[in-house]
Amino acid sequence: MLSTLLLNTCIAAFCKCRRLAKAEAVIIDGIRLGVLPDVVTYNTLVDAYCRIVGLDEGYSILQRMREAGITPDVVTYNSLIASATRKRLSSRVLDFFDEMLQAGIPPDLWSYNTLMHCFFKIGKPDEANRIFRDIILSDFPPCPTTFNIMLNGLCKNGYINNAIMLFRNLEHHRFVPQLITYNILINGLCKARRLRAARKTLQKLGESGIEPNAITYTTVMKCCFRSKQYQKGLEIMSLMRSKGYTFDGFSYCTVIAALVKTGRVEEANSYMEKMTTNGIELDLVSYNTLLNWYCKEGDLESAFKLLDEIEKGGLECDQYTHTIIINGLCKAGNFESAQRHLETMNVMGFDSNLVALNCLIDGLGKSGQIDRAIRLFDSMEVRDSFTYTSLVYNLCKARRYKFASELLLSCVRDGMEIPKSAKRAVLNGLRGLGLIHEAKNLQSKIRMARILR
DNA sequence: GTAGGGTTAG
Repeated sequence: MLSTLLLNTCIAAFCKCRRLAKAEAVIIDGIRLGVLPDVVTYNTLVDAYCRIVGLDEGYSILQRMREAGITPDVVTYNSLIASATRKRLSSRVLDFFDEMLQAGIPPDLWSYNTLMHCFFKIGKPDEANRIFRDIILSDFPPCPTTFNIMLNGLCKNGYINNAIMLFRNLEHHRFVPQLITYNILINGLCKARRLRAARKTLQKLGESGIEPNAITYTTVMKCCFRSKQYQKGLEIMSLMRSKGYTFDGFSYCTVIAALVKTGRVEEANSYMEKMTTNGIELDLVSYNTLLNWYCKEGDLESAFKLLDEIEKGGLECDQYTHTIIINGLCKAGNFESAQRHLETMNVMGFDSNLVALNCLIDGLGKSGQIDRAIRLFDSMEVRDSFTYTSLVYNLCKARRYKFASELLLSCVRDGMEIPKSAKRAVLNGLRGLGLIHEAKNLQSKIRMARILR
């Protein structure tokens, strides 16, 4: 006899492997046999539609639910809130929260955890912190996930010292860190270039008796590549392969991107082959990695062919995809197409693209169009250290050291770091022109700016 | 039903 429990198990299984039509068919079969869907059935569907199709489609299940005489519960809304959070749609998150309260459904700890995650994700750590304090002071005892979200949010928003403190406090509160907790902190420390602390945390993980997983290894491997320890990074990849941890595209993309970046395209190619022959389904990030590899090779024809393939396959290109293409066009000296592509991005509703503008600045400078690069620089509302570095280097190349020196100083005064090599290029240039006093002056001004900030 | 790793620029 088919029961609702069995029906729900069956539907959950189909949803998990993204077969929504099958899941719907099971519901219809169930109704025919007299087994009616319940709130769990619909909640499973809401979550699946949100993940696989989209937030609006997930929300439309709510209507179907009501028509079937079933009242949504806190789980229904939590799924919607989580989906809006994943998409960074903060106003939708707040709307769902309101709607839930209006419907008389009290939020639970999961709702607050997700809300906290949402605030971190949209770069509002103070708001997230407020929710965290509310949870601590409320009747809900926080759960490990609450701390994990907090720890991750602190790391991602640049509060690494607070994250370290929270981790220590966890131990004081006898909250045993989970593997996910270690992974969050190790990743945060690696990204903040606190390598010694990362190593210590990794050691602690080993002492705890928990086995590191694929995520731990990918994190550490990426950190090796970032700190130019390529051999060590590749050794970790071999280790991962022998342990069977290369079952998805994450490790491959990390390795391939690192090799492409350093110009080792042949080796990148061999990993690309390994990835495809191992039957790993390519997702957008893998395609982006592949696309970047074509661009680096200067094979724009294949890149555009791949772009077509991605879109025909039903994947939606993202900011990375377009930026990689723009960078490829710049490297090929086709600035008009690059600029057109950037404008198309704006029309498509993407936010202004600082990375792409930086690619344009650098490309223009390198191709000798320094004045055009300066005009673009002047027109930019937001600039970062890449913007300054590119222009400073290219001004040096054009022997305009005085201008380069002014830019270098305003970069440091704005609190941004610039590579030592860029600073050296300016100082050597000034000295080369016999402007010894100016060079000394620049050095002391940079020192002063660093002290004052 | 919430949390962790991969893709772009100097």
